[in-house]
Amino acid sequence: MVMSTKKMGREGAASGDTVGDSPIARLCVKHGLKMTGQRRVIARVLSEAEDHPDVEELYRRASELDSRISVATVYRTVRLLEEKGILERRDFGGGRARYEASENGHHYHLIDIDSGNVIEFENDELVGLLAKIAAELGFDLMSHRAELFGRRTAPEKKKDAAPEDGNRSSPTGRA
Amino acid sequence: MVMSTKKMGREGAASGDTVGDSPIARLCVKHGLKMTGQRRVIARVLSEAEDHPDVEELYRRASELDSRISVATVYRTVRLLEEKGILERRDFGGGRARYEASENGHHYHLIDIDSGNVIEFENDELVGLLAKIAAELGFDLMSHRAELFGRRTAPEKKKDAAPEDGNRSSPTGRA
DNA sequence: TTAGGTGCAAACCTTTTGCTCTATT
DNA sequence: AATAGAGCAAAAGGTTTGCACCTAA
Repeated sequence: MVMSTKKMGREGAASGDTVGDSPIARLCVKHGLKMTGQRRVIARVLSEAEDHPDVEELYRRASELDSRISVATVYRTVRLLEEKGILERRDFGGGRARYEASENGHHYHLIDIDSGNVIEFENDELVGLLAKIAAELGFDLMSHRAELFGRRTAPEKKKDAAPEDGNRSSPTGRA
Repeated sequence: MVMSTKKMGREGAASGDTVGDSPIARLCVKHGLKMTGQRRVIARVLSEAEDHPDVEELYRRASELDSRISVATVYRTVRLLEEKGILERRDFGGGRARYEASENGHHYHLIDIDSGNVIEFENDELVGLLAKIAAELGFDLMSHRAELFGRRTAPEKKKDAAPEDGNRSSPTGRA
């Protein structure tokens, strides 16, 4: 099985015309969205994200690039992009929705239910099995999704690894 | 009086003894939980549920059986049972968590992308593989979900299962 | 008896929204 | 100029919790 960290989104300039736009910003343009400065920044943050940031985290990252952005805008933008199919919303538990660019390629998620960490992986055997199952049911598999929720196996006593995300688990300790 | 893992719809006495308890109530006992009247009722509602009720709905159903139950208790109970692994929380979007007995057997969804029909299926091989994958990553698999999106293979015309729920599942729900 | 459960209502969190002002097209 | 977007803050749900009172074991 291949574990991946996730694709990089290299970036260009932050403002101005379309040439320097991030991949996601370009998608926005393609979808006919009005490109405000805020949207460009948020799009850039999303393009550069290698994890599954929640809104709060997106807001923090966006604010570093442009402090004139409000959370409400992040919420609105993220919602808009999801409707356009540019973003995908995920819920790994913890109460907040997390976002990921649709263009990030196919992979699966294993969520550590204690820490909230998300591990991405690919697995050909899984793909094969799912395709086989679909075939047995009379279907051609077009796409699929699988999410595993697990807890670290006992013996190993690794110290808390750095979260792959900026997201900590739920405020109430709930996974 | 040993019951199978399938659900049973009837209930006996509401007081102390275990004989009339619902399958889930018995699981609670097995887990060493103190069995209050409220918990018995909620357990029964859960055992009888064939859908994925949210807390509000559970509360409504439980209230019909015993009006002395509060929403807070439903929330607390449902959370407790989830931690015990007796219940599984699902999120089909829409903002509220929905619950389902773990004993209902893990099923997966295959969505016909042309018709929107949802076919449920079980597959032990898949469970095994997912558990194996989790193990390889150093985790014990606690729960998981998998959704397949497919298109009917040319000639075959299989009868498809009824949608399992009135709940529309969101593309990015969680398990 | 006593640790733990329950009700009620207030508190909490995340997400949405009304309104006014601003910026993109 | 017209229209969609942004900010701010208040509102809106869903879920949790403090506290005093009960209850199963």
